[in-house]
Amino acid sequence: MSRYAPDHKQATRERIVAAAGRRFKNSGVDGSGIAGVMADAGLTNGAFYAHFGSKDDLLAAVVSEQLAAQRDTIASLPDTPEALAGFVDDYLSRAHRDAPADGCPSAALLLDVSRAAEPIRAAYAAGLEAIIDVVATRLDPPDAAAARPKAVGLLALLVGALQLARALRDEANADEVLRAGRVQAAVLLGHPADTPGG
Amino acid sequence: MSRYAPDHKQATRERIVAAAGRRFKNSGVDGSGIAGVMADAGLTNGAFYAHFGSKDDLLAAVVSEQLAAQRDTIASLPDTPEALAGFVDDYLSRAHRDAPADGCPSAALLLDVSRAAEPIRAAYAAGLEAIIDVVATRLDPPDAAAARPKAVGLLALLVGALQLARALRDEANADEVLRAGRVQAAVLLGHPADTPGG
DNA sequence: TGTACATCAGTGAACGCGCGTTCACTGATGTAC
DNA sequence: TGTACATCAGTGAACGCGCGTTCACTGATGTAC
Repeated sequence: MSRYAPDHKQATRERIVAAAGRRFKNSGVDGSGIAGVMADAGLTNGAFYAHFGSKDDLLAAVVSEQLAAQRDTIASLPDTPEALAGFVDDYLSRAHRDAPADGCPSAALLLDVSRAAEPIRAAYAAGLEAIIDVVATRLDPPDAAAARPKAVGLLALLVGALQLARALRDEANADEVLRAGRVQAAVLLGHPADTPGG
Repeated sequence: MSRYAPDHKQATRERIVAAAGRRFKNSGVDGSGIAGVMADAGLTNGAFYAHFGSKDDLLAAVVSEQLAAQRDTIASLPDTPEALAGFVDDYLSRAHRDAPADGCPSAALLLDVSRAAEPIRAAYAAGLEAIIDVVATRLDPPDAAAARPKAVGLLALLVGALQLARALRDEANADEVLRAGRVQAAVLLGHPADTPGG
């Protein structure tokens, strides 16, 4: 027996992964140092290697965990077309645009993942596959045959539009991109475009 | 008079920008060193600061130049719906997926730009605006009113699909993403989806 | 015509800095006997 | 009950390395007079 609660180490690891997720999505993987992540988790840099073998290991954990959480979020939506449309509106909202640290891991980490080592890419591929599945099953039943390509197309549109909106510093331009993305997504989902202002 | 041709320095600068564009798109801005870029341009690291004030200045030049070149490429297409569809097929091709160094700057640099200093973001915003314009004017005339949002939605879809395809190491998955992107783009352009294999 | 100097693109070593990683140590708690 | 030892999460200084940037210098060419 140790002086620590049985789940103490696991809980610390979770704090590190959560802190890293925020930093990586905000500043990029190369722009985030181990020491900063550990400070956010309330620890010092040296403790890192009691939890992870390397920064790459941490990135793999971040990718797996964040994509799984996103999958669970989508899976917990009511199984209606309206719920999926609501998800799209939240995704392409100003709030999401302005808070990458708390947002979609694909939108914030996709290029870092592309350039990363194989285990990280494998973790991403597995996580994305699960998200494609859960989105595809939520599309209109009549579209069952085309559900998968539709889900992939929708995700590509969402990720691209959010990244473009984030790259444009001018609020009017960024809003235009979010709005255009919502309109196209609505077309893709087979709904008449109803486009709220923000 | 100097011993150099009048355009010598300008030509050297262009070589540096071209080399940086390839490195930045391949390895990311943080993953590319000045010394490597200069070596690609046939020079040593010290000469860099005779051409640019900082790495950020170089990035701004890369962004401006690459987006302008992309705009010119699109502008030089015949003004027909078929030509735009052909551009989409080239964009979402295996060749483009597998050669980021020679490809779309938005797909490869968007997240670096988002996190970069204001002058770089401004250069990107101006370059993207020009591309949106030239794409919008090439959409079907009947859609004139909705041309701009359509152009923005198309670009978001292209960028997102290409990035996703690049992040998936499995060839079958990556191909699926490219195919889904082409189908959705065809729907967006108002053409029946004709989907070649690759 | 000859000599001293100006120009200027480029060289290559050096700088300080931040990073990922290592490691000897700490301190609180438990176990052996 | 008391003493020596084991465990283990965490500390914080140190390491080597690569980076962006600086700078004294080179060498080929032109100009001054």
